[in-house]
Amino acid sequence: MNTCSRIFADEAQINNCKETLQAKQAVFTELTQILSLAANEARLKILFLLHLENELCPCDLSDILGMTIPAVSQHLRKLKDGGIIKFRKTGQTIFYSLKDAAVLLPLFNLLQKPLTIESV
Amino acid sequence: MNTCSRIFADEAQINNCKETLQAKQAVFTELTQILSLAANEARLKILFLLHLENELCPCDLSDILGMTIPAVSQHLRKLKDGGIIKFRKTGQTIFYSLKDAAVLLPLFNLLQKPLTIESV
DNA sequence: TTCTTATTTAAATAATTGCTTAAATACTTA
DNA sequence: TAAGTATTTAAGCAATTATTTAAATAAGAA
Repeated sequence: MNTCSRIFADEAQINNCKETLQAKQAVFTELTQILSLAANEARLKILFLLHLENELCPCDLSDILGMTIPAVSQHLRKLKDGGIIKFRKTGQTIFYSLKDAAVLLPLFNLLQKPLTIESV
Repeated sequence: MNTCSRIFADEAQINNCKETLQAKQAVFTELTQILSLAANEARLKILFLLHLENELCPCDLSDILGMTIPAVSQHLRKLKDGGIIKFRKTGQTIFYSLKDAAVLLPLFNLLQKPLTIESV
């Protein structure tokens, strides 16, 4: 695979890096999956709104976000499949809420500061 | 846009949410952009490696990650265009390093714990 | 100058994503 | 039961993404 044969290449450093990645492979996979969910503006807004409001239904979210109900519903499904939101059903209304937001809290903190992100 | 006309809809809550989103629109845009960069396993690994090793060249990264040099190079360009890494040139070798990692630090913290992500 | 090395750039392509519209569920009420 | 409401599901499509291969830069060494 590697075509690089620099004299200066630090074999020990490279092997060390490889081992570190290998040891953390599972975390990388999982973290990437969660970041992929958060790395969409609509979904990031949904997650932040659930954080602020505790629970919301697809209908409200559609209204707030200005997007169609099916579009919202499909984002919610992704978040649900990813295991970071849960729901409760009451009548025909379904209320969604955050399930495991630990990884997201630092992001919410950024969003809750009255500053722009550059100043963090 | 909205087709929902629930009797229970809390107009005040919905308007409040809309205003919050509007006020933070710029932060959402920027945060989504950074998250999109981190939400790729190869790029997340690159960022974490730069965090650990201070600086690395495309050649080393290709070796460590087990992917072709052009593939690495294009990930590096995205990160550079996104403003979160910088580089210095020495001879024909280009060393990349983190530029503004503030937003990423909580993610690195997760990766540096010896635990799995669930236990956080 | 020519050859090699490190890297980037570009074109092509396969895979994934997010939205739209339309249809299907499922619950509620008349 | 029939009609209406909240939501999901599914198919289609345009846009984006990540990779591959090949070619182009750019610097150093022969």
